[in-house]
Amino acid sequence: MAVTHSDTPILSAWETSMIDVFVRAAGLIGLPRSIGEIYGLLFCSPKALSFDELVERLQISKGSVSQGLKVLRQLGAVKLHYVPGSRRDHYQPELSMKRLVRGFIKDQFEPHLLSGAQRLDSIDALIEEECDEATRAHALNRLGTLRSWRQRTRKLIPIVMAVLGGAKFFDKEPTDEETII
Amino acid sequence: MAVTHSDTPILSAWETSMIDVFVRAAGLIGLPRSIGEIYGLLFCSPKALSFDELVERLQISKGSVSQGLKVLRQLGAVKLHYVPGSRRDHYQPELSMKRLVRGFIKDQFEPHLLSGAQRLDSIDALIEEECDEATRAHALNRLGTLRSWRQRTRKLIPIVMAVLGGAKFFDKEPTDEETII
DNA sequence: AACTTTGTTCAAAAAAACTTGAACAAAATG
DNA sequence: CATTTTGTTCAAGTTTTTTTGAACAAAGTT
Repeated sequence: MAVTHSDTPILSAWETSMIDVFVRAAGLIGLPRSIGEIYGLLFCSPKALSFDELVERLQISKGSVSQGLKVLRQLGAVKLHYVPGSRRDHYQPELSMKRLVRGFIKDQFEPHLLSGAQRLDSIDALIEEECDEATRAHALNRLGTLRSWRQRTRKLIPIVMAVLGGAKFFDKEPTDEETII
Repeated sequence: MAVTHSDTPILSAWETSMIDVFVRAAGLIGLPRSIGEIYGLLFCSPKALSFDELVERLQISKGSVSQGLKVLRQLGAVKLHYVPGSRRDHYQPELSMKRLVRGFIKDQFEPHLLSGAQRLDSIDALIEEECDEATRAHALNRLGTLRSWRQRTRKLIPIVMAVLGGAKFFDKEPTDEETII
């Protein structure tokens, strides 16, 4: 086995282009190329793909695929799909934009917003203890701005989620049940 | 001049902590540390700061400050502030969350959404020309999902801006990518 | 004009992030 | 229980990004 696929194109042109879209999108949100590739190939595939198929078709190392899938699972961007008669894990992409966005926000943003609250309180304490009268007024003013930004961000998240889930933002009928959820 | 400030603390504790918040926030949105530091110090300061003051107080190179300010100006995150009697440029931070977010979106997101439209069309063409009947149906379905994601993202942006600003402007039904926010 | 101030540019250095692959672990198979 | 299959871990290697600082340009001063 393991004869090198010297000239068999492992990915077709449309798959390569579509994966490229996900690689760019990954970059935009600060995720490594390999993660974009993995999700992109799963997105292109009509069936769930195994670990080995990802390694083989993307031509990247097992390590990258293992770590990439780990992150994608954590984000809720891929789901394990049981395939009868196979010991291998098979993966399918999460296709709901709402769930993808929620996973990303929960994993990447909310922790910062949370720890942010404590951090701002400790800045508050520092200002109280080390600033003279004049400086303190300004510093507390800026701290207030920061708190309002944090609060507004928190309020924005559920609105974004609601808009992504709202049916009235469809501009056409879904072509099948998995297109938009 | 230029006696080294051996033990004079250049930044107070509350300033350091507040700058740290901005350094983290910068990282979150994919901007380098130095940019977080520059914006952070401007945010802390009660008055506009010059180029030299940024170099001196942050202890980073002129090159970093020059490039950092360039990016911040481009994002609309800092404003030049004229100081009578000084030849130096002085900078103040943009304090409106709405304007900060708009600058970031305009600079980092919209270009991708735009080029994305063409990219998806060319994938469409590739699918038509190289896929057999069975594959084509699936591929076009996924492409449709991608288009719907793009469209929903476009519609989301004005809503986010509206929530941040309180202003009630919404995207008119575009159906093509000429009208970007 | 020569000099100073102010800020930019860019090649090289440093740091950070990503990928690889070999060693390892866990579980199924014979 | 030895072997194979499947996937993870992590140290080392590679690539990318960021920072530095010296050279340069532009414009104000003397």
